[in-house]
Amino acid sequence: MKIDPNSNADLSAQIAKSIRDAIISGDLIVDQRLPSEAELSDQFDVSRPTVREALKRLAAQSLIRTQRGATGGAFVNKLSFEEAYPQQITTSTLLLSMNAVSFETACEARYTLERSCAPLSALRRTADHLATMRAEIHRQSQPGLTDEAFCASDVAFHRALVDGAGNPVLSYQLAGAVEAMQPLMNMITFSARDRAKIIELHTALADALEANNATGVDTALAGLESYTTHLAKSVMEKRKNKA
Amino acid sequence: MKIDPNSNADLSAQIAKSIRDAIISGDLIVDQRLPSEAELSDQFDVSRPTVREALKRLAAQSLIRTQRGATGGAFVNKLSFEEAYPQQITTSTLLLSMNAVSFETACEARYTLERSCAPLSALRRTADHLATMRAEIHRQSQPGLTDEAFCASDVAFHRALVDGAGNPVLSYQLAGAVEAMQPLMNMITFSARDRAKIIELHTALADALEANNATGVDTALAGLESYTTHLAKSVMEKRKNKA
DNA sequence: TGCCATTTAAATGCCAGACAATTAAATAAC
DNA sequence: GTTATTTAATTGTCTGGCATTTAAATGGCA
Repeated sequence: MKIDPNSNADLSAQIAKSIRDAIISGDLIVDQRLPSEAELSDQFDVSRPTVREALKRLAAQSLIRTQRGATGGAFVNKLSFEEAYPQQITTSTLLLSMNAVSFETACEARYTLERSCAPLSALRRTADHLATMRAEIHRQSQPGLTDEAFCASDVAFHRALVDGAGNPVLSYQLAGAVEAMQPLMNMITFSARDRAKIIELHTALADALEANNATGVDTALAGLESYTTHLAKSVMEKRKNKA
Repeated sequence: MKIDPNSNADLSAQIAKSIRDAIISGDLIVDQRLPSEAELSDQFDVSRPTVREALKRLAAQSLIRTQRGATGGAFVNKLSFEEAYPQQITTSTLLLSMNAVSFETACEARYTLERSCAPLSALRRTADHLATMRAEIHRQSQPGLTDEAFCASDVAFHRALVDGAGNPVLSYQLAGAVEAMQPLMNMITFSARDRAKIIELHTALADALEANNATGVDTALAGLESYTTHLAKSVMEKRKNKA
C-alpha cells in the first residue's frame, strides 16, 4: 500500500483518506483493529509521526478509537447517533455564525423541518415523550429562570417532540437544526409576557400531541414560528433605534 | 495557556478542544492566524508533534487551513456550506450502514424531510431549478443508462427540488438525508418498467412545481415514497425466496 | 529611480530515534 | 490453584534535525 504520486495534499491527509475510504467501502469493518502505527508506517512508507497525524484526523471524525497497552491499537469505531449529534451541532452552529445566515432563514429551516415531524410524532409519541414535554413546560413557567436555562429547556422540549416521531435518522438531522439555533435564540431576551405566550403555545402543542391531533401540533408550531419571528423583528428594531 | 495534565484525554485532544472552543466562542475569528506551531508548543508547554496532531484534528473538521512558507501558518477557516456537504454526507452514510437502520426508516426520514421543502419550493423555485429537473428527467429516460447513473440523476433531481426552497440551511440538512440514501437505493435494481413509473412521478412533480402547486408536489412525493418502499419490499422478498 | 534576480528568514512538512506509560498475557512463586 | 512478577506490545510524548515552500528583504544593474 503506497501513496504519494505527486499529490499536493499532505501525506497524513492522503493516508487518512485511504483508511477512511476503506471504512466507508466496508473494507474495514466495525471494531476491526488497524495495523499498529509501526506497521502502518512500513506499509505506507512514511514515518510514525505522519501516520499518527493521519490517525488523529480519523479520530477527530470519530471514525476510529485508540487503546493503549499490549492488545491496544486503533479500532474502527461504530459511529453512533449519540456520538454524531455533537459534531452535527458544532458544524451547524459554525455554519450559521460564519455565513451570516439571517435569523429568518435559520428559523424557517428549523420550523420547516420540525413541522415535518409533527404528523409522525402525533401518531407515535409515547407517554414518556409527553411527560418530558410537560416537565419542561413546568420548568419554563418557573419565575427566576435565567434566559439561558429557558432556552435550554426550550431545546429539550422540542427534542422530545422530534424524538416522538420514533425515527432516529430524523432525530439526528433535526438535532443540528434545533440546537444550532440556541445561540441565536439566546440573543432574544424573553420578558415575562413573552414567556407566557411561548408556554401557552407549548401547552397547546403538548395537548394536541396527547390527543394524537397532527393538525393541532402543526398549528401550534406555525404559531411558534410566527411569534418567534415577530419577537426577533421587534428586538432588532429596538436595537436599531438605540443605536 | 496550560492544560490539565491529569486528564485522561490525549494532550492533542485537549489542545484541539481548547482551540475549537476559542473558534466557536468567537475568540478566534475567521481568517485569523493562529500562533505558529513553535509558539503553540511554548504556550501549551508540549512538543511540536503534539501541537501538530491537535492541528490535524482541527483540519479534519475543516476548522482550520494551513499554508506553508514565510507568511504561512494555520488560519481559522470559514466553514462554508459547500465544504460541509461532503462531511455531512459521509457521516450520514456511515450512520446508516453501521447502525442497521432499516430501509423503511431511512426512506421515511428522507421523504418526510423532503416533503417539508415542497411548499417553499413550489413558491420560490426559479426557472433554473425547473430546467435542471427537466434535464435530469430526460437523462433518466435514456435507455442504456446504468443503475448508478440513474441513481445519481435521481439525487440531482431531488437536490434541485430542495434547492428550489431557496434556503441554504435546508439544502445543507437535506444533502445528508438524500445523498446518504444513494448506496441503499443502488441496492434496488431498476427494471425498465420501474424506471418508467419513477419518471412518470418525477414529471408530475416537475409539472406541479412549474404550476406553483404545493399540494401537487406533495402528492407526487408521497407517491414516490410509497412506490420506493413497495419496490424495496418486493426486492427483499425476491432475495429471500432465492436464498 | 525602477526593475529583476538573489538571498534570507520564517513557517510548515517530514523523519529518525528514543523514552514513558499502559495494558494484557506469559511466567514464576508460593 | 492462586497470586505476584515479569515481559512484550502498543500508544503517547519528546528532542532534534533536515527538507520544502513562500514572501519579503536585499542587492545588482540599467
